[in-house]
Amino acid sequence: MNREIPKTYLPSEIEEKWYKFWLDNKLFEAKVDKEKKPYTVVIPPPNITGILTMGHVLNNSIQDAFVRWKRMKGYEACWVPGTDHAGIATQNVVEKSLLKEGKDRHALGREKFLELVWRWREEYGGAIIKQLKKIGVSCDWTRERFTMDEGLSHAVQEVFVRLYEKGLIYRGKYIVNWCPKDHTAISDDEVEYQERNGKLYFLKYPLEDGTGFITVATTRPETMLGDVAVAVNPADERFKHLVGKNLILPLVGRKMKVIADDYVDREFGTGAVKITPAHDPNDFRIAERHNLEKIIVLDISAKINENAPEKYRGLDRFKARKQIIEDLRALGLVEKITDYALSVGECYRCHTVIEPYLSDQWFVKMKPLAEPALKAVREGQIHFHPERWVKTYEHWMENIRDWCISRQLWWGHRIPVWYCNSPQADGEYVVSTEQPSKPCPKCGGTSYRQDEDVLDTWFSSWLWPFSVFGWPEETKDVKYFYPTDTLVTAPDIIFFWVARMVMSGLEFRKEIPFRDVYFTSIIRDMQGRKMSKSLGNSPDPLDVIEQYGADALRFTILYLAPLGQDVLFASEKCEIGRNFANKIWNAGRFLQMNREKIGVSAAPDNSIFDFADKWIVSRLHRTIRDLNAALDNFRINDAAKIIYDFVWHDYCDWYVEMVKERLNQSREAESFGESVEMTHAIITANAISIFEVAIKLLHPFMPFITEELYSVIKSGHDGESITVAEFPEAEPRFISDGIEAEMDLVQEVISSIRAMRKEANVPPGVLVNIVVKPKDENTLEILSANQAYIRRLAKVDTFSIGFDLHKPETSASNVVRGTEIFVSLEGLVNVEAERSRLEKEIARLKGAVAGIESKLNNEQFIQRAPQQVIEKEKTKLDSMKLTLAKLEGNYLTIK
RNA sequence: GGGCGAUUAGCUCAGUUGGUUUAGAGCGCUACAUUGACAUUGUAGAGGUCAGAGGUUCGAAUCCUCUAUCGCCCA
Repeated sequence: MNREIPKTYLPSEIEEKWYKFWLDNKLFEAKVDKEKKPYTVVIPPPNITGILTMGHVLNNSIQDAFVRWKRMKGYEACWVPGTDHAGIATQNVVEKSLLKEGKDRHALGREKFLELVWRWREEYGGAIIKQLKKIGVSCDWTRERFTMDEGLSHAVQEVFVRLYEKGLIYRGKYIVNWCPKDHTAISDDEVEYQERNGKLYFLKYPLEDGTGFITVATTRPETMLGDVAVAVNPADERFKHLVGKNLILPLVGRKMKVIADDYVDREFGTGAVKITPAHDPNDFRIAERHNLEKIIVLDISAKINENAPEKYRGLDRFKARKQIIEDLRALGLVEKITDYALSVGECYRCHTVIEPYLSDQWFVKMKPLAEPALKAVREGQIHFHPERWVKTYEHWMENIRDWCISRQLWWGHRIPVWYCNSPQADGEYVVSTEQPSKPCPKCGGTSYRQDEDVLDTWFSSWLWPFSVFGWPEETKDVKYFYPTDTLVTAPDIIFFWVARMVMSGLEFRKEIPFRDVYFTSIIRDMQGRKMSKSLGNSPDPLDVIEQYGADALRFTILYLAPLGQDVLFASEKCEIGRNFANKIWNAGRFLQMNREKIGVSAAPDNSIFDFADKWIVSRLHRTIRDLNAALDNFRINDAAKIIYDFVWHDYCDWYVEMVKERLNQSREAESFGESVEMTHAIITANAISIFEVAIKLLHPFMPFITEELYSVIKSGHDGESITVAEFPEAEPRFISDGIEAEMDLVQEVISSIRAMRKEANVPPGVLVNIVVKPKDENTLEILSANQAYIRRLAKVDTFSIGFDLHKPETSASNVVRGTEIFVSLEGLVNVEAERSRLEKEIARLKGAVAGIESKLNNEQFIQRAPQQVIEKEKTKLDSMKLTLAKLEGNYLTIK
């Protein structure tokens, strides 16, 4: 154990070694163990097309902190990793690479194309998994799942059939959000709305009888080719006489009626609305009510189709818009065009403007699923952190709409619906997880073809918390590990994923999928912009790890990310974590160097605890208590701050400095009747034992450096990994307010002397003489007992303390908690500086005294404030007055 | 249009149910220090009328109302 420890922490040498060690020793593998309580987390499966982002780093650092913490606490911690097949995204990626070779998927055929996608997945789909390992996540990699795995596919088929049989899945012609680029329907939630500057076009439709026109207003004039009516509000006096009359649709020549419907808003536009049932959801509903024809005038790429006049066929929707306005203008049918701000729906994947489009799709009835899911959150079976997301969840659940689950893609779970091929069957279909073996119920035919479409990717993700454990089989795993405990996810998928998992868990397992949901921050750049590829403002986590180390990145991001608040990040911020890692490293280095120097080995022994030991133990147990409480309450950045402050400010700044003093003298040895070496060895062993506890506390945040230090520093280390070391529990009997208050006094005295030295420009190397007039017996005792520490840490030569001592002739003075401290400055004092310092302090105190006096003179305050508060104020006033008097006295004697 | 959140030091943020002398931390800034754990450091310091206005209260950064600015979600 006498290897050289480098002066600076070098993460790259250590991280790879320990990750391999953990995996080799199967430390993250979870098994059903009835003796232990399970703690289960399922990873939000990243897309196989994705690469690691700062968002993933945050999300997974949080999960890892929880999982490691619980594992050390003795739970059977099970963290299931995996990836998502990401239908549209993956298909797009593969199609793009095909396009480079001048091919397209249609030429290739479905089967060949899917082979290609699987091959792509084998080759590139695991990239993000490899990257995740770099940050040290403690997932059980033997359980890694993919949403297209056989078992998970089986779960998806099973769920479709069950819901269908329950009457919760139906097929119908409806208006869906159509992406003209991806050639598929997407769900309502996959549409993103953008404010845009558009135009409102006022078009004149002539009446058949030639008596005039009705003017309609629209933002999408090209859809007029599919108009079948004009609607007005039945109560609108302006149009009453026109209802029931015929219009001639310009450019098309179609005869259509003026109808009356309550839906029409009299205030909007002209009060008359053109009705295009196949290309607008509201018009669709009106058409249903009035039995109107639904004419589709766009093809799947949003080009004008054969149902429109020949002139426009094949034109893209935006070109058609231009052409139609031009033609209408020529006919004198454009009344006016005004500027208009509208919100335009875009595809969340490719940002193409969505076209409302009439087509055959499969839907899930959501109302029956939503009700129990709403209840589970409302009644507190599931807790959200931060809680305010409950409102968003409730609002969505209460206004839930049916879920369009079919996608016109090839990559995904094929819809388990089989159509009879016989023409007599009239579209008859069978829903079944396997190719039907029975004859068609309608015509007796036995030849079937499967629905061409696949299911929305989220239709597999919503089963993730139980499908990863083998459901629909009633496996031991699903019984033991489900429900999971904590879900950590970004809030932007609360509807896509979180809400739907709650519904599926309750529907298929009759049990909530998780007890707590932790919604992470969104990582932004220093200007508060979202990280995005196009802005180039997203640091590559792997570069950051290389530069600062994985522990530094993890710690920094956890330290900076408060619950429910966005976090502004730049890679330089990782200096926080890097510097902290270096600090810990050097504390460990200090301990190890001393142990080697002393050369005698000793076990920790609390019988020779001195004041410093008792104090640090009290601080340690307070830290343990607060840290556990913070983690219990999902306040992970508080937890990071708590351990940071303990290690840096209590342990390193004060305790280590006090230990240095003890190792520098032999006083303790005499009083304990031990040899100096043995005493020093025990002091060091005690310091090490505190340090050991501290790095255990730190392990969930910084796994690599803590494992390394544990292996170096632990007394009698037997090769045990810190990942399964027992997590410290606070023992209240060690927490002593009294000891900590005494230490506060010592620290304040030391700081006060340092400040006075600095004020008087005493060079750091020069020792000063100190005279102390203590406030009372107790203070006298504490300061006398600890004068060795005061002398060392404040660079003091002679330290005199007593009630009847006097202020030295030339000196700086200060009052700390009623105790007067004089720094003798013979030949050193800067009179002016000392005078102005005291003046400032006196003025400050006078203000404070006046404030409290006016409070205490206020009759209302005396009458209404609690007695405790009044007493406190009185005590405060007395001690301030005392201090003030002493300062004023000293001020007068400045020379 | 509806909902949610934010606004505290130059910057990034704490401030846990209203009472810790006149609001804290980190970074940055200023001054000093470099042979014994650590300059990725130490010590000391400067810096804020808590977005604005009104209200509740003996007492408000904290609770209520309104206003302004910014961000997110939903229609």
